[in-house]
Amino acid sequence: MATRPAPALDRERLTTAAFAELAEAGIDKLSMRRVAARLDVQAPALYWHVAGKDELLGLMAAEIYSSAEAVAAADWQGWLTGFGRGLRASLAGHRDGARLCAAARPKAGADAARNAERIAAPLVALGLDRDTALSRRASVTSFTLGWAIFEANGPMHDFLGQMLDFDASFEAGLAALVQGFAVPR
Amino acid sequence: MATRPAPALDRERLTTAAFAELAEAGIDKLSMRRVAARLDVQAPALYWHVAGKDELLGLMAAEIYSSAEAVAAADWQGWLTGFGRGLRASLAGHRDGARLCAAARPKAGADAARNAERIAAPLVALGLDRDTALSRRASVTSFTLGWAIFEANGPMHDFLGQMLDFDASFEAGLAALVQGFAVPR
DNA sequence: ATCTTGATTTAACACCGTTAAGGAGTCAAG
DNA sequence: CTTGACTCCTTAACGGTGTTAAATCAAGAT
Repeated sequence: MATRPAPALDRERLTTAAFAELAEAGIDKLSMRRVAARLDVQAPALYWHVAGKDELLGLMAAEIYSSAEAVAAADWQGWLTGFGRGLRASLAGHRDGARLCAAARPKAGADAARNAERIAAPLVALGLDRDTALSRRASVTSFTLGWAIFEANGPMHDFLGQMLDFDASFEAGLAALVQGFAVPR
Repeated sequence: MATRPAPALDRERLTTAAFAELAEAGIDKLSMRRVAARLDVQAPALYWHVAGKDELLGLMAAEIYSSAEAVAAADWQGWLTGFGRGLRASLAGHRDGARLCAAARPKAGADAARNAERIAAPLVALGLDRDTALSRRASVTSFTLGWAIFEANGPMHDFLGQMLDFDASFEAGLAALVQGFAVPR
């Protein structure tokens, strides 16, 4: 009658524990052993559920990215602006989020074409053709990720922070980028 | 009679060896021990010249950034465009250059204000006020660094590369950003 | 009862960054 | 000539890392 007991671990529990450890200790201290300890398990057990640390970091990065996916907007300019703001918030919402996303390589889904379609979809629905959608979304992603890295850089932040309003400058850059796409060439 | 023998090591030789090792082995394999071995020296010797691995990475990142500093341009739009292109080339010119710059924290000079002045100078000379210069340069730096990370991301590259021209899209994004700054609000 | 499979443990390997202690050489002062 | 200080490097070691191999243990299937 007793069905096979639910395994103690799965991918989701791994990433949850990894995020918890990240929040507490930061990315430099984030190790397989510490994640395992948090789950009351020995480190090699993790390798049953995940190929290696790279894959775990990839899953985490994917979660950060995907939590910025849902944007409500009336035109593609609004969508890109909302997406940029959401992504920045998502990156800032996890300790070392930007550094994590810079280091990680989220695994590409099996079907490249379908993935690209999904990524372009919200902008295509607002009137852009697929290649333009991909290109502009890549630009906003890059700008935002770069900004988050820039902003999270301790020394840089200290020595620019006195004379630069990061929030205002991000908004200015994002607005310039999005509006710049509409400028006739 | 023999004068004090020139020390075998100095900071510059360290970074040179580190860049060589980076080019050969990639950032994941770049270790103090391997850099030391390349210099025919034991690892702890490096710590006489450098506070730790972080500082070494910081020196490397500073070198990458600074090699994009010299830009000739007639107006601030031209300067920002040239700077973006140069920075992208510099990042692409070193294996894992983008990941390195994302992970490293270049040491801020002692005097923050003077540093900011130096960074803003070329744009101030072309007519921007200092705060605007800092803000726009930060935007271009962020966009370019983010793009380089994006582009260097293996899986992402593979699955977007078929339908996205990275060179053209970078140029489009950079142009949009720079032109967007000139759009009246 | 035996076998198979899933999920974990123990033990170990080959590294890593970093520190402590010390030694060899060169210089200046006594 | 000796002494001491200073520079620069070595050897040894500590505590940690990601990862693999092999053994183990529980549960369902035959």
